Amino acid sequence: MTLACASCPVRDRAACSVLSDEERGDLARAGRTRRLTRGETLFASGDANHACATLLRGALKVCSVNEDGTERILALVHPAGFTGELFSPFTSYDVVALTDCELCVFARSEMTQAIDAYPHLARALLRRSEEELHRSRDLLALDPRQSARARVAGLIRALAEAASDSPCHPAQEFDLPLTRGEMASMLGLTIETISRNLTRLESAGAIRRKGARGIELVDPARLECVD
Amino acid sequence: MTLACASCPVRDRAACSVLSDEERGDLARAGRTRRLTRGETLFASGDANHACATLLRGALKVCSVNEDGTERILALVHPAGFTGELFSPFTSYDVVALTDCELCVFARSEMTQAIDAYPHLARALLRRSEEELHRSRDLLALDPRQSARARVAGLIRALAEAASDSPCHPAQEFDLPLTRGEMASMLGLTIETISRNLTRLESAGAIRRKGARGIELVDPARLECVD
DNA sequence: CGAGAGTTTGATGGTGGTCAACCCTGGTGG
DNA sequence: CCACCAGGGTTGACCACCATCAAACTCTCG
Repeated sequence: MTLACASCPVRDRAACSVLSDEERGDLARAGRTRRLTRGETLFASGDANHACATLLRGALKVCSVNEDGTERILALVHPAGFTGELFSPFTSYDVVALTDCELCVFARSEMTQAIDAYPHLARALLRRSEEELHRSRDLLALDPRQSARARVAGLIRALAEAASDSPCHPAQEFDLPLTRGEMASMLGLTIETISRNLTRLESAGAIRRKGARGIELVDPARLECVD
Repeated sequence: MTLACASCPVRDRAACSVLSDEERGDLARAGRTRRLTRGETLFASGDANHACATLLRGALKVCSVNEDGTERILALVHPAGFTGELFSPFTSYDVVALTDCELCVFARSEMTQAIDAYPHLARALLRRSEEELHRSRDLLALDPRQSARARVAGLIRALAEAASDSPCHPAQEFDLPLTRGEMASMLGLTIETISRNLTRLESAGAIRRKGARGIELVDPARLECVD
């Protein structure tokens, strides 16, 4: 299916928003939309790297699988986010749909050509890459020496911000895009520890749980300064 | 001091190596070399962000300081590496010299202009940024659920590779650029745990210590598969 | 209604943090 | 020349925290 930029939900936030309408049209002819259902794999680690994509709706996880078979989530991709490696010949990570997703997929060669043709696109991607690096480092800064409680609180905050439409204020009530196991995999903890600490945060009055996925921020300040 | 690209030790590995001689000359007129001694700060978190730099000699650490005052090292910069954020108005991290260093410093505005003027420079920086992201994710993948021993071993391997001139083979004997405290801060462990695990790796026959800083890889295979 | 996945809660043990003592090296000054 | 000191490193004893194992509970979907 060809792209319909006119009706694109992220047309003014995605990397391609820096392009003029004609330029965007050229790029659009090279891309295809694709839908994924929860659990489907977009890129598999080790495969030849032909493609990259902008996410329109849904959420993706970027993860690596250790020798011992345990998965570690390295990053999440939210709508308007870009995923894919432009330079390495093989993909390094698995990229999997956390929810049903809709994306714009481009062949890598087309994207690299577009970069050369449109310098502002290169600049936009560089900016995104820098932001991505930033997020990845923030995740690193969620130090294992901190208590598990503090790290779970930090993740809740990050997810609340990602769930919100406005970039600076967190959503006050939202659904976790991740299972307990996936949260555990992001923080390097176990499912049980995640679960216990969510109940502790709830009984401390910081959050309220609505079923397994729903979260309401009751006292965001208490999320900031735990232990 | 103005740049002397002709005698630059990283002239064919740094980001600017993609430029022609004339282009490089233009950029060089905008840059200055700078020397740092061990412990000196290049960028301080929170400062206005005016500059970026390519490292010629030495090693830098990129780190954030938690509320509680503990420092977490997020990345290392080795010769030919690039450091600095091109897009955010304030610097997010501290960048500090681990050893005496020599760098090429550019004003951020000059670098962003150069990016627009030379698309292949943008591309080179994008590539670097992607690699940086990769390294940062590799550090994330050094999962806290892994044993401390495995993580120390992983760090030794990474440092051995960084210490080597050839990109793929690790140096067989090298000096750690980091103190025990700094290693602890990279892995989210304590000084004592680092120390204990180095002695364990030594008595297991994987490495040999030469003074506090020297490391010889005796049996690299044993570094790969610990626990 | 039953099956299965995901989640919560409990009991127990190991790993690594904490605190403390000691060692080693290099530098300074009497 | 030696005494002293400071910073970094090593080693030991103890204990909290989180992983592990296990069991019950709650959904959703067939």
